[in-house]
Amino acid sequence: MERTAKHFRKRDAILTCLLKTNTHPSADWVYAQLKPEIPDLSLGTVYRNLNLFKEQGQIISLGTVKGVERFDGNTTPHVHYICEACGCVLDLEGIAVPQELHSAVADTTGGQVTSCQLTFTGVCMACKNLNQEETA
Amino acid sequence: MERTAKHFRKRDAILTCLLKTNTHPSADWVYAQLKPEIPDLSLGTVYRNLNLFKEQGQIISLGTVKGVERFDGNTTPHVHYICEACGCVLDLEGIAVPQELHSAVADTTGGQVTSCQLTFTGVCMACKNLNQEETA
DNA sequence: ATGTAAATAATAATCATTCGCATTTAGGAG
DNA sequence: CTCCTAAATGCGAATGATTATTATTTACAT
Repeated sequence: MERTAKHFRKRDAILTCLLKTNTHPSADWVYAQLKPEIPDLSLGTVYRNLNLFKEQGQIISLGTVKGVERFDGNTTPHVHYICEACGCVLDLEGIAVPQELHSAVADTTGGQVTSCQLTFTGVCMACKNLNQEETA
Repeated sequence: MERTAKHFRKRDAILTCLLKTNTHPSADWVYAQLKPEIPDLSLGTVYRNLNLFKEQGQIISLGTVKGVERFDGNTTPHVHYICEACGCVLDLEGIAVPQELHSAVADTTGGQVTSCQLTFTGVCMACKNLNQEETA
């Protein structure tokens, strides 16, 4: 069976949506984005395909922020910054986890290492400013 | 009001449970551990106090593994290894995130940085061996 | 004794995610 | 073109972790 545009219209739309944005969406956000142009899209389909892409390594999961899972279409290793106030996620360019660590970890555990994730949490500039206004 | 042993019997038991173990428990695990010795303990109390301790910085959250939040009574900075097969969490001693990065991140984002977490995922030795047996 | 404020138990409610199943779709074979 | 199969999907129900609610209990101060 050949992969045609039509057969995978929704699946492709979901992946494209992830790849196009530089944000770190939830399933619900992807659904809300696509719903207007694909009115008969189901939220279950979004979940199903996001999990598929995740297994296939086409996207990664950042884990949950405030109870909802967040995805990232950028699979090249990079570091994240999560605001614990508003839940926004920023990419941190120019900061990386040394590749040597991977083999060091593999040695230590005796198992295999498939990925690593470095995440900083804090309060983003926008939320910090908001907070200052309130306190003033 | 003075903090007495009796008034905070359950709260203290929950914190002690976290501090005593070198595992990375879920709320449910803590509840199951304490239930035999404290039969009138409620799961809601475990959740409530774990969140309290988290806010107060007495414990940290590793985020969710397979849909359930995992906690850690060890608040000194250290690196984690999570098996994506069985969900077990190991501490990785001797590997650390350089402290300089914190200020670098603060500079980049303009906000403040309260914590950072480096997590490796993979398949632990036990699961790797299991898998080999099955394939054999 | 009595008032209080915090802590808790019990249970209901919430909400993200997954599951089950009937339907639709695409493409191949006859 | 019609029938067939397998994958993809929509819909809605089910699940399960977490949170909220509310009445009750507790420890302590007055």
